[in-house]
Amino acid sequence: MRLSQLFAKPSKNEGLDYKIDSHRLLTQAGFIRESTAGRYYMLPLGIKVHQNIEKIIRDHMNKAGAQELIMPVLHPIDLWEETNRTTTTGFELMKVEDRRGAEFALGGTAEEMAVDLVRKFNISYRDLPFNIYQFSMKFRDELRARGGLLRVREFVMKDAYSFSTEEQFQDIYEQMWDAYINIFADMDLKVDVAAADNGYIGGEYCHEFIVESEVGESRYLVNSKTGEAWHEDVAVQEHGDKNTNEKEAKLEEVDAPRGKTMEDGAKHHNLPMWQQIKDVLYFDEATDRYVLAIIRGDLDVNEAKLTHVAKAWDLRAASDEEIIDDLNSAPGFISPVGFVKKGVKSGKEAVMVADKSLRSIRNAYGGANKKDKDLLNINIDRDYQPDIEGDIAMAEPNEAMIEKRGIEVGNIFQLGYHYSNLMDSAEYTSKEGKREKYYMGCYGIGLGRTMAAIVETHQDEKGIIWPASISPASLHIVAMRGGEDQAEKLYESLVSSGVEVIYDDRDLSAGAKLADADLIGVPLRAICSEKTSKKDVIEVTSRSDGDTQMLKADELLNTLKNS
RNA sequence: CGGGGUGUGGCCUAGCGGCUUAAGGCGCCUGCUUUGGGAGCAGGAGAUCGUGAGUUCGAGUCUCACCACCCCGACCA
Repeated sequence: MRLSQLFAKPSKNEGLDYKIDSHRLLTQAGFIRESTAGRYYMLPLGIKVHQNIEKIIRDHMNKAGAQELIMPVLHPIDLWEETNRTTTTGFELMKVEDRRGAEFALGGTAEEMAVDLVRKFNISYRDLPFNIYQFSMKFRDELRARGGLLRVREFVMKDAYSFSTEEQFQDIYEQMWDAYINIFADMDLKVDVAAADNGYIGGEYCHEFIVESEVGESRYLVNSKTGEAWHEDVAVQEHGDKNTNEKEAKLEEVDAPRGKTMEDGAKHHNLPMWQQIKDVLYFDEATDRYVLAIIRGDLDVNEAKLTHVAKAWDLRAASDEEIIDDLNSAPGFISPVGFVKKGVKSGKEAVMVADKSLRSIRNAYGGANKKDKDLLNINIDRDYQPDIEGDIAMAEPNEAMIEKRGIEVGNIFQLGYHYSNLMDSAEYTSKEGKREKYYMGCYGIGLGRTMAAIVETHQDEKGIIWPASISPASLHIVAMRGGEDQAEKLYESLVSSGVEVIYDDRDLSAGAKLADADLIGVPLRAICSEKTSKKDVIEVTSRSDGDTQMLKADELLNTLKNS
């Protein structure tokens, strides 16, 4: 590829105000260009990288016995209605209509399509297990696109769906786990594998493959000894006993002219934060009821955990009006003691969910459902009885657990019978001739996000440093004054040998060409100058460590072919 | 969806009611010159100032609405 002819050349003054390195570097170097928020053009240099990522994934998927196919991008809306996902998806489903008025969802993930395809065939136990996958554009009407390729509204995903018996499933899950480890290793990405929450996808367990990065959106905890990791939404922790040896004292209401925060409460009573009860009030739009979450004052509520424990779907914070008018309470002074069972105006149900940490304290204090009134010596069971008790606490780092942030580049889900239960005829014929539901899993990798994660972890102040396996080229040739003929010859011979080469044949200053080479980030750079031309050698420099050696043309070819 | 911010040639910025022809830098084009870290000189093309209303004798500049984008929160590959 001659840079003089390349469409979408590097330009250092594009994207200067982008906050995320990968967003800025990929834009400056001419790999991507934004269309509108969250939608990107993948430019000629970018698509090379994208294709290399795709190839690595495909190789490992095929090696693991998965079979590639491609599904329609428009999904008949009835399929999504069959599984109730028109309303419960975490991402906003995008819909389109054809001229006959038939409704389609723009595919954001394809579990229903995979099941619908499989049930069109007459499957028996002899066909199981199998795993089908595709690379295709996914559409998600994200509330907020962010950070270049990190969070977009359209992206290519490798999505795989496995069909098996329950007994066969564990092997497939492990096989995909291993394949993912190899895929990311081939891209020189270090990943943590964290147990995570299945969310709207369904099923009972899943694992996220996360590249540690400050700009990532996943918060997770890693056991420093075993390396085992948990996404914050599923991390379970013991929060220790505080004062359960104390005797239960008499419940007492006191005047408490204070602010509305937890800090105000602790300061006013001069008592430790952990002895306070934290009350967070939600409303679940899906089940149309209030959910009062209560927890020990030094801990925070994790909404994903609360969603599970309360069997809710769509939690939002309750408004001050709802707290005052419907629940007879006061913002900042909500209390489980005497908390209403239903809204006094709306009649809507109100459930109380208590974190297990409340069992670790005695004689707690907190609001009294009245402005500027607090209760002292609140005790669970005696003074309030939660409807549900469980783990709804946000995990915190401690001696054993390190907190990390990262970019979720892939995940593997156990789906179990979730879809085969919801969808008709999601069955195979067993050895005994009976119709049985199949057991499923699904496995996704976002290619653009992976590309961004690589740039986040492979760069310096001058630009990108691509791992050789996914670099847009093996070599970047820079022709200096007096080296043009040598560069031409080298370029032609490498191209005819099938080597991917970027050749900077532009009429620019040496500095400009070198700076662009650093920005683009090809792992090896060759310089042809008057000096090298005379000696009939080529100056080859490593982008990562700057090591330089003088090589004959055929030595260089060998180096490239062996790398 | 809530909060904050920004919209002026491809990019960055100036202009903030009347200096009239919207200015400058980067980039782009032409010519000369130059080639080991983003060169120089000369010339040139390119904007009805996000959109639409309104105020005014007069709007890039003031008001309102809308739109787009960026940043912060709740979701995910």
